[in-house]
Amino acid sequence: MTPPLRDQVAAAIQDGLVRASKELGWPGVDGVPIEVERPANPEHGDYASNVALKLAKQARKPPREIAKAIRERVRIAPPIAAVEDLNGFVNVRLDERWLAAQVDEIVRAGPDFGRSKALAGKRMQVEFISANPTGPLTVANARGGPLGDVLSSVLEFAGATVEREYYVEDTGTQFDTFGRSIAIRYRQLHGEQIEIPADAYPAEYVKDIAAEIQARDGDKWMKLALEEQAKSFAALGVEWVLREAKRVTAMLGIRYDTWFSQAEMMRSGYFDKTLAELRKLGKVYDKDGAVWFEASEAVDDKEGWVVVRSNGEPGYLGKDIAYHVQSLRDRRFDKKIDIWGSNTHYHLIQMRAAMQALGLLEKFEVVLYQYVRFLHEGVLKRMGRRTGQFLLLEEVIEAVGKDATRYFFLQSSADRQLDFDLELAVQQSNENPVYYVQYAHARIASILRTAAERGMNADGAETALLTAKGELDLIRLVLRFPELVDDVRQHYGVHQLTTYALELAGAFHGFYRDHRVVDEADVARSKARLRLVQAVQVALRQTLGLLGVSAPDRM
RNA sequence: GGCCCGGUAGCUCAGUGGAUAGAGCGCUUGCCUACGAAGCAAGUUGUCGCGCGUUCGAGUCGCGCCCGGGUCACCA
Repeated sequence: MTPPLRDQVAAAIQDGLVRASKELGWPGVDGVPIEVERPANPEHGDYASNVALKLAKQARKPPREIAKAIRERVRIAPPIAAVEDLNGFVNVRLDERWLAAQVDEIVRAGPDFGRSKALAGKRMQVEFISANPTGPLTVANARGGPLGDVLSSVLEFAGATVEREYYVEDTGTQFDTFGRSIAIRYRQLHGEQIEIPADAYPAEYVKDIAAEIQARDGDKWMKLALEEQAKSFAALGVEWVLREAKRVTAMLGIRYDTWFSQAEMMRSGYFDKTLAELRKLGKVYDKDGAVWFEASEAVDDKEGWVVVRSNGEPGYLGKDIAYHVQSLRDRRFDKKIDIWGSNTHYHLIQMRAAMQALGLLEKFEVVLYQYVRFLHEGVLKRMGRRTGQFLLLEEVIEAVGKDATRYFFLQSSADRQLDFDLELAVQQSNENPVYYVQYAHARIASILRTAAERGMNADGAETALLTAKGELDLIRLVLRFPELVDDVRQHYGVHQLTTYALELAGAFHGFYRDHRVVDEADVARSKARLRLVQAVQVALRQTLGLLGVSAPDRM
């Protein structure tokens, strides 16, 4: 367990503020949250707080005066060495002996470095990918994979109990169409002249599935009518798709806890139960033989959205509402976080309205990621299984490897659109920043090997020997890791982990150039630096571990 | 047209309202007779799309506009 350093600093400033307000009679400043940040300019210390600037108006005092009053009252004790006030900021400098001593703590914590209890006792479900089970995973569906998997890891690391869920939409029109598409291919394999309708899935894998059925069962299904075949084949097709999805997500290092079936949810009665509840709340009404959700409160130009179609079939929105209610109530999750593509943003508006109506809005969160396009014959294209245009996730993993694939998806914020050029990805895979980070880790392992070969280790290291700026700055950076974890579990910006990994690797490479670690002529210093190197190794491992990227000892 | 996302260095992108805007790639020049050169150092490139506003302070917040992408089914 490692409480973020900045929380300790903030608490010290808070204490100074409380005493200043008491002694000087400032009104109502006790409860104000203390914002603490790492200033870009090292002259401004290790941490800075803008609290005096924020309070100036309500305390009716100039910011500099408030900052000075706080500064005079902050207790100087490790980890804090000095407090200054400048331009209304309260700047804090860390005690360098304390800082150096942290390397022991970090190495001792090892796999627990950065772990917290912030979410202890919380049950959270993260649902991601959940692509329509009507075909193999593409690069477009794939983006949610690393995003959801890493977010899950971070939440677990912050103490939550997390379930990684893949929601299988094995009911509805698309599911039926899929079955029919397979049936048509199956009949073609048996020599029947039959055209592929416009709404069927045109891609090759549908033929593969039909061929697999034929290889196993021969013409056993030919005595059934097309619609009967379609029903059976839809289920067989989903089996095939899920087998593939499990295999390919495993290639990406993703393990789901649950593959939750929509059909099963429907059988559980939750759909009818939820519909009844909405009706009781006056949130649904009947019109044109369909059941509608009352939408006018949420969206101006819309009266309602269909939850049960006029043919009696439950609509997608209705099913999704029921599914969420079941997760949050019956399955007792404190929070359900969905990782969705941006094309569902209208669905998100609908779901928010529904969750609001049911009093579940605070437990419902969504990370929307922007679309992935791919470059095909020099032209950027959207992917769609219904158009038969897509780039398979498996092809990408095979071409550039698990680590580079994950890293690619995790580098930029979910809000940014990605364009994928497979040839460029292969060609540039050696330039992928992931190797830069992994190289730093391998280099550390190599240094530790070299030390061992020369009979040296970090046992009994005197950390007080770590006094150089390059050494202390590196420790400062390592200590940012717990703060980062805390940020990510609150704001879900998992891409920040890659930014940090890159920064830490770069800082280590710089340190390596300037400071010899293994030096038989100075064993004491070597021990201290070996300890520091171990601490960096811990932070790198932790970061890569959360990212699901391997941390190699050699490469 | 309404709503959502993006517009930051030549390219790809970081940048939780803070003090002088960063990284990787690219380009130029150096560095392996000390622990891994898949590395390091120095140099190079910016009207943060445009305008107005809020604020002690705006790349970050609000409004308007421009450009690119998405979305607005009794499909999912």
